[in-house]
Amino acid sequence: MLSLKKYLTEGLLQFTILLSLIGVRVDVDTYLTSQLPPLREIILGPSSAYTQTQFHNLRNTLDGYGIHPKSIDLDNYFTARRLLSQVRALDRFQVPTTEVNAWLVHRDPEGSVSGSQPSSGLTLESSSGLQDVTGPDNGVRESETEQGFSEDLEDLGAVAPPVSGDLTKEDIDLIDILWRQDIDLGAGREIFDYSHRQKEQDVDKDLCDGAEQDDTWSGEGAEALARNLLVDGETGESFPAQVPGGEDQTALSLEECLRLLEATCPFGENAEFPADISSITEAVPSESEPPGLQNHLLSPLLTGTESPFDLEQQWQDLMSIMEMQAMEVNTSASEILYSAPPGDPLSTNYSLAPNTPINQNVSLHQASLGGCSQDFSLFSPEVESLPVAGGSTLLPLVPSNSTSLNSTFGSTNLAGLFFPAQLNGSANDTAGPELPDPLGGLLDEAMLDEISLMDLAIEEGFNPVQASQLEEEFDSDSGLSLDSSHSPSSLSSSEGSSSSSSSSSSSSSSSSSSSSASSSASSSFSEEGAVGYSSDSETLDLEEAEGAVGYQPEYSKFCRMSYQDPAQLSCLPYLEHVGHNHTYNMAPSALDSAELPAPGTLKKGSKEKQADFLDKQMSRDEHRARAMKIPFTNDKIINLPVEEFNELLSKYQLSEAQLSLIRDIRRRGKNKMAAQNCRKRKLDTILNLERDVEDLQRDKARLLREKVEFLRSLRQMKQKVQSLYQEVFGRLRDENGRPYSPSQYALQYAGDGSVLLIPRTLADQQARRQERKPKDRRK
DNA sequence: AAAGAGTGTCATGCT
DNA sequence: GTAGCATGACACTCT
Repeated sequence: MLSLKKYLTEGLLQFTILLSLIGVRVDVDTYLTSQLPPLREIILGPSSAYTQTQFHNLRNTLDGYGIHPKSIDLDNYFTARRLLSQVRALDRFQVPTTEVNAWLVHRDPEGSVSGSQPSSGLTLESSSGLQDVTGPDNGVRESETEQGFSEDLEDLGAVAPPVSGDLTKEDIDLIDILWRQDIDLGAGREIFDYSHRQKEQDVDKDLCDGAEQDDTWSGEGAEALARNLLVDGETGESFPAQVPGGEDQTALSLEECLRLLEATCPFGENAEFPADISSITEAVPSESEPPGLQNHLLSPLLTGTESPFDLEQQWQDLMSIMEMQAMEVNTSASEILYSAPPGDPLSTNYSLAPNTPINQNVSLHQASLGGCSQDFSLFSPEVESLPVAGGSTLLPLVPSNSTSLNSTFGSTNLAGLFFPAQLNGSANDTAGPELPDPLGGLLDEAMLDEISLMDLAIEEGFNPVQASQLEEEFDSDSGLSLDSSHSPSSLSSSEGSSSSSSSSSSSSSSSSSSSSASSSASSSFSEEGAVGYSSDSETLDLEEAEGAVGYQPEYSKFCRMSYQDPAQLSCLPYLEHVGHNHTYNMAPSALDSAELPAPGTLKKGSKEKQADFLDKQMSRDEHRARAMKIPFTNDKIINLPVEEFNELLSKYQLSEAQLSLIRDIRRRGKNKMAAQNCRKRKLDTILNLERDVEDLQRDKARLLREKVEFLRSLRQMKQKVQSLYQEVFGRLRDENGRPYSPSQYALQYAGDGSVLLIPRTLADQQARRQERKPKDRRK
């Protein structure tokens, strides 16, 4: 018994929270009405007040659930059940239907409800210029985007109209269900209209793309810099459009390069990369490049015949929308130029591994950690003090006024960060998770954990972007919020308040119905706070006239009493159907004597009819009291404090049978009120739990969205650094005016803001050395 | 007629 | 020990 209580009070809440955290929507209503006895009982407990399935029946009929509620193994039983359900929930990721509805509303920019989409419209306009992507990949991207949405919706359990094809009956049914739910939330039907939605999908796509692009290239300098790059229409190479001095110019001023970096650095002037930043990397393999590709300082993105930045925008769109999903947007050229292991999601962002499954088994955590590995060349004092080995040339590129350079990057190895593997030779050796991550230093452990969690979510089939989109809806003021104020539970905010209020009403009735004794009784009732169901003075007046009549309950939404006052019933016609007559246990003699009016009274007309009606409204205890000629009302018997009650009994000469009946009436009456309070309390608990689950789900979605946004900004930052590295490295010229080979040289940032051009072999050594450090630290 | 909701009552444990 | 409360279980009525 104690364990059951414990589960109902503490375990219930914990379990619902657990369910919520693992993505299972705890719809209490569903469980209440569902035919899933185990789960229902775990949540609600084997309360017959809420389930008609009796526990012993369950034990007898249901396999695997044979346990008695009072079994000492109940703890183990519930624990096992809870763990089992958690494990089972791991293979799926369920998103609450309500959230899906919100997402659907959001996707309808002209929907009646979604008028509150603050950013979408703006984004569409502001990013319209970025939408002018007319590459051949566009179609692919669009179609894949659509596919992604469809899959997303399927994953979410929502019903999104397929891009092509007819709606099945199930779809229509689901749409109807969703619609009905969203009607309550303020959504219009048109949102779920298939043709309507199909008509608007283009707009939706634009919205999404625009929203994503709005996030990218936020830095003006970066965009300006990016747009200065041109692409050779034949080779697909990208090169600066406005290199000062042209090709034959000697080495680009490093200061200028750094200025470029500064202008686009997202960290601002005061920010610095951590000194132990490893390297930027996953997109940049490091080994030696094949002879013929020396000048291909190309990002893997800059492939094909398109404008590289159009492509890049498409990439950002794709990445933002599809996130970790595999895409075939890139042409085969990119595959040739750069291939990354599919296990690295971040590199996947840059080098789309074609045919990669949507839910590829990626591990962001692994990628980030492993990224800080081999191709990691660190500078720092350690690097600077390194002797130039093997006659390799360490070219100090620090200008004389390097102190004026306020580099925002810490000591980091930019070498080989952004160069395609093929440029450096054996891509298989270096590309992949082992590539250093230039921003790895930004990934503190907490972030890595976040990413790891994200990865988990991805593995569960949950697209982070879905969470983002869903959450955007939660944050919007579209009236779709799961406002708990509409919940019936809000009617009774707490046990104490409801109890006290009902006590006061009860006391008022008592005081009005009788003398000074009742007034004192009322005060004591309030103090006790135990009386949850009040009676009306009018009712009691009638009762006084009739004799011993039971108290009248308040018309509680949750706990309706059986014996309503007819006057109240007339005032509250919707309660007319309520009014059970529980006289089943009444002794036949008592019933007869109480209910059969005296023959003479039948002639007295309407007044007698009313009395007859009241007779039928009386409880069996009232009938008994009347039969036993108890000289006071049941209300007094039940509600008077003990002292006054005893005092009242002492005033009358009552037989033993009468006294026994009076005590039974008092006991039963109090127990009846207690039962009503108990049921009300139980219902309140359930409703509050439901609200808590909703809140938790909302929080969870918000956190997911924040996580996605964080990852997105990180990705954008990496892209910027990548492009900047290419830009700087591509402009460097040796004494003969020839560009440096990315297979032989690499850029490194020192902690003092200087930039070094070092041989790649040296950079690789430093990278490996730096790679061991974090590992040792982790040990 | 069956099912479910609502209610009252009893037994029991706890305070 | 008594009174009262809480609650599971059960029975019953009503819809």
